[in-house]
Amino acid sequence: MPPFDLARPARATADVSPCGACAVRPLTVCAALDEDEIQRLAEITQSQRVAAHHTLFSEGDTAQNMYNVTSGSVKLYKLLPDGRRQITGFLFSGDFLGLSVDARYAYTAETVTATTVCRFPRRQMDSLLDEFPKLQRRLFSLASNELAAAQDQMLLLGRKTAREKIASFLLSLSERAVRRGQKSNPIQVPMSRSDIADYLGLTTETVSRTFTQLRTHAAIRLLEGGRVDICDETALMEMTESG
Amino acid sequence: MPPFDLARPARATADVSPCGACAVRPLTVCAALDEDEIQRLAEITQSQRVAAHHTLFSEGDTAQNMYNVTSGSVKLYKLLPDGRRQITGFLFSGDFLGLSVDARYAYTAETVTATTVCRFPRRQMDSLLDEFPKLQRRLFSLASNELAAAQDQMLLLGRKTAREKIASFLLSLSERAVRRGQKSNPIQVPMSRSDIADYLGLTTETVSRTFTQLRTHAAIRLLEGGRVDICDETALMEMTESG
DNA sequence: CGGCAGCCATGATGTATGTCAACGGACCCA
DNA sequence: TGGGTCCGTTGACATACATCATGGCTGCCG
Repeated sequence: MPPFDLARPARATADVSPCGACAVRPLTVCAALDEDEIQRLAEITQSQRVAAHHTLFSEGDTAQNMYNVTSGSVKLYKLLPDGRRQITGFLFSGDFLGLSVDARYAYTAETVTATTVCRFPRRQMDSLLDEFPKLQRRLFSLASNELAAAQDQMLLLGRKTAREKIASFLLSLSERAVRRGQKSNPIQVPMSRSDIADYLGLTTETVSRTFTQLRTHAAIRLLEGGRVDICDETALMEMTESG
Repeated sequence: MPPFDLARPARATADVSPCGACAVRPLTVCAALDEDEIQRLAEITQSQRVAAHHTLFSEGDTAQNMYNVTSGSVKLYKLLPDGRRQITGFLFSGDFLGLSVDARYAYTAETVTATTVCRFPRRQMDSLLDEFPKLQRRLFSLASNELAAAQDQMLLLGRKTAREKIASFLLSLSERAVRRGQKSNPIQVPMSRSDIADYLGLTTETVSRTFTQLRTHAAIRLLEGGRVDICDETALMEMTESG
């Protein structure tokens, strides 16, 4: 897999910092900061464009950067020695990644589609955290939210059936699209069946079969371009909650 | 389930605050603070004794307190409407709980054995966080660690076999005992088969069978008092990593 | 003391999901 | 144009684990 390209500086912004024009700012870690502080953050920020299916960093790498996704999508995963894979999360614009323990990443981050990220060097980020308690607080709050999401995912992985898993997955994609200000109904599902399987603890075949099953029951429609139309949200929600 | 008892104030400590004599301090959130700050924290802290199988708080409750376990053991879990349960973690002395999102607990916390906790009222804790950035930072670091543990658990739930799950579970209990300064070898396993099952995404029967299987293969011995002797740690570690 | 309840273990059987295999379509590129 | 690869789908079959059922053990309590 070839190394990703560094972005050239943004061209057509009238703002002193590219952050001024950032569409996803209210969603991200940056929402915590006022203009002066944003400026300081912008100084250590580098925007970066990454093609689909490229690795941002790997499990075990020394954690030199934190990232904010500004467009596109990213998956995070862990591997077992024999190659079995668990995807621990999908990230979209506005999402933050790069928290680490013992200065090493605990997972691999790989783009699903073409993606742009803001990159924050860890060392400089750390001093900003000392300087701006608001930023520290914001990061803490993001981590708490991620933790809650991880607990939901444990419930899903440990106790839900394949149908419930797929239904939960689709509804969660829909919810997150809304939070990003997109419409909820035909949702973009940019990841492959295999990625979905590794996220939900299933196989591609089971994912595929469950999709057709939902389609047969008229709960969803599979559109072109990897989009999914949720025809019967109520039915999906009922599937989420029990047998 | 009867309400738990409030503890009476600690009796036999010469220190101004009970925290001065706290055996688990270096393990906990308190390790971040110097003596003056500890004193401030001690002022808002209440020690509490809770019998086995009592609920500290329930999923959905407004999050009024944070806790530190000083002895005993606690389980955290989430429920599906039909009663299926996923235990998201076991806590032992030194562990912290009570992070929340939207001011509500995302899980239920219930004692496994008789337990003592330090209780911090959330409101007062929040102002201490503002006052002591070190504390804030410490809490952030704890949350990051928990997040990493949650990701490990997702890998376990989504991709490991029953044997690998049990092996990972036992080794992780052993590691944590060491971190608490206890010996690693005969480990205390205070939770029931049913709790273990709900933690690993299995049934009690499968947990039971897998234990006897490991016993038959001379990897472990089941001792009385809920203790488990790890006879062949290497074998367990190999089971953890692959088939 | 006797009976009840909870926990653990284990056997018999069922099933949701995994595995293996084949096929069609999209895309790429020589 | 043709062959290769990747992806998604579907079918036939296998299996790890769940489900159902039983019995032993312990502790509790009337």
